Amino acid sequence: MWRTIQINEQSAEPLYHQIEVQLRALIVSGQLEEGALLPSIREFAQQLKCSVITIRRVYQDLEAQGLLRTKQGTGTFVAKVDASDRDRQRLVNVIQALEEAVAAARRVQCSDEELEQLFRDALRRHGD
Amino acid sequence: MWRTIQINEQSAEPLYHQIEVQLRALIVSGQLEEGALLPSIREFAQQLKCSVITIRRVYQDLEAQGLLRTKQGTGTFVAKVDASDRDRQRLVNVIQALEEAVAAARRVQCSDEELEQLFRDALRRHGD
Amino acid sequence: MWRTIQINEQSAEPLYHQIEVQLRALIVSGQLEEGALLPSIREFAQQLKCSVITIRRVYQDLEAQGLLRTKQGTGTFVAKVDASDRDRQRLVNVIQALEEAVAAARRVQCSDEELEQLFRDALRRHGD
Amino acid sequence: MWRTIQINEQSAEPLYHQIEVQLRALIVSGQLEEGALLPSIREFAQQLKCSVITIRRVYQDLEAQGLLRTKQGTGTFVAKVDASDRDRQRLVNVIQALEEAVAAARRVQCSDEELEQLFRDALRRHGD
DNA sequence: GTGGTCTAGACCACC
DNA sequence: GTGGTCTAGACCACG
Repeated sequence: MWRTIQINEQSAEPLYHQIEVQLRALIVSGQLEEGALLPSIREFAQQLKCSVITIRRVYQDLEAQGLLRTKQGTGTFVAKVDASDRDRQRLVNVIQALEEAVAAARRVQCSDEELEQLFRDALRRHGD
Repeated sequence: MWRTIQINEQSAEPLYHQIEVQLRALIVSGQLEEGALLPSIREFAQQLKCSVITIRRVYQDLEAQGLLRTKQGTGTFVAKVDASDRDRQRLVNVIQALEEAVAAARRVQCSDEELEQLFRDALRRHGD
Repeated sequence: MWRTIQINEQSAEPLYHQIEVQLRALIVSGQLEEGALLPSIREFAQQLKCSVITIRRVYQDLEAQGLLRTKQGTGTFVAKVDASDRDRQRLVNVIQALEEAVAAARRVQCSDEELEQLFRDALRRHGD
Repeated sequence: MWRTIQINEQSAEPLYHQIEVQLRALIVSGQLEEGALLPSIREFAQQLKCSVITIRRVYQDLEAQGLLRTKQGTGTFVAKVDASDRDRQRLVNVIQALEEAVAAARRVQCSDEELEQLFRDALRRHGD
């Protein structure tokens, strides 16, 4: 499942953040189940062609957020996540992006009708 | 018009970027008309309580993007912008944010119906 | 004769410099003869739609270079210029621009043949 | 390759501009290939004996022009440049200088024959 | 190690 | 008065 994670070299978004966002999405959406074993830092870094430091930071951040658990000498696993926590986190990024879109629209005096049209366009482009 | 620009000290977003985004929006949406004189960098800096360097960078960036023109000893003005260019730039940030929202939704297997509901929620929160 | 002088608002070149270059050219090429009366600062500024300060600087600079003479309460005149001085100054700007062109060509490894072609193109564009 | 860049302390031309022009020439003429790693801003500043800020501005400007790409924590690289863009940019400075030369010649009523002679003189001085 | 942001302050050039 | 350049230095973020 985690093999679906991809890096966009062109983006200005930091590597660690790109990976973190995608990995968190896999966990809070249930695509990676509780207890699932994640690849080793070295293996993951090799697959994504990035530094092990970057992956280490991702694991550390997600562990600090209670989404991962690392067992010394064994590996990194998906932690048991409280269901309500999971649901809350699942949509937070979506909502945040929508808020930003509405704010940007307001700034350029884009009408609600125009904004709704752009929303449908975006939906269509990403294949229903 | 430019007096509406505000800084969010709490945000992690760089000062210069916050200002740039808002000023660009005022220009490409036509709220600041071609030829309009902007405040001097010193005055603007004082108003926003930031360094003159920060404002200078904003003006410089927007000039590089063809939205402003500065004349030494005279001041900084809104440049003549090609109408099609302006229209294209007006909605680019909105579209980008919507794309990100849809992408985030797909990552957490959020259905289109659920996403649409979140969109309406965001619209409502920002006052129709 | 001096009515041919024009300002390019778009150029980044300082106003005073644009005017100075053109006025100097008129003098050293003999198009403005020795003793010719130049317009008053105020009149010149009005014609060129620029500040009187700008014109004053032009007159001052050219007077310092010995090309103009100001008589209190009378006006500004083209000074008597040594013939050899005049000839020397006549082509200095041309030579300088050609030097820069060759230097720029060298920097981008432009062959002499290619450069010569560009030279002919430039000549043709400015009407033989 | 970038070691060839030099600063002329005497020139009135801004430091950052001198460096920018030379670095751009190296890129658009292909002497610095796509993907090539440039020196760190600190190293470059030390070499040229100028402030890191000055180098940073150069890199920033060239990135805004699409010629460089910087990745935080990694370094600054020559960007992938569209071939037609590159060709267009390669000669733009040469053409501009030639235009200025012809314009200056016209201003002082310099004949085409005389101008051509000056062109050949300039070529000869810069070593065929 | 790398680049990114922001600061204060000086000095110059232009109008 | 305006903007333009350059400085030194601090602190943060990324790999």
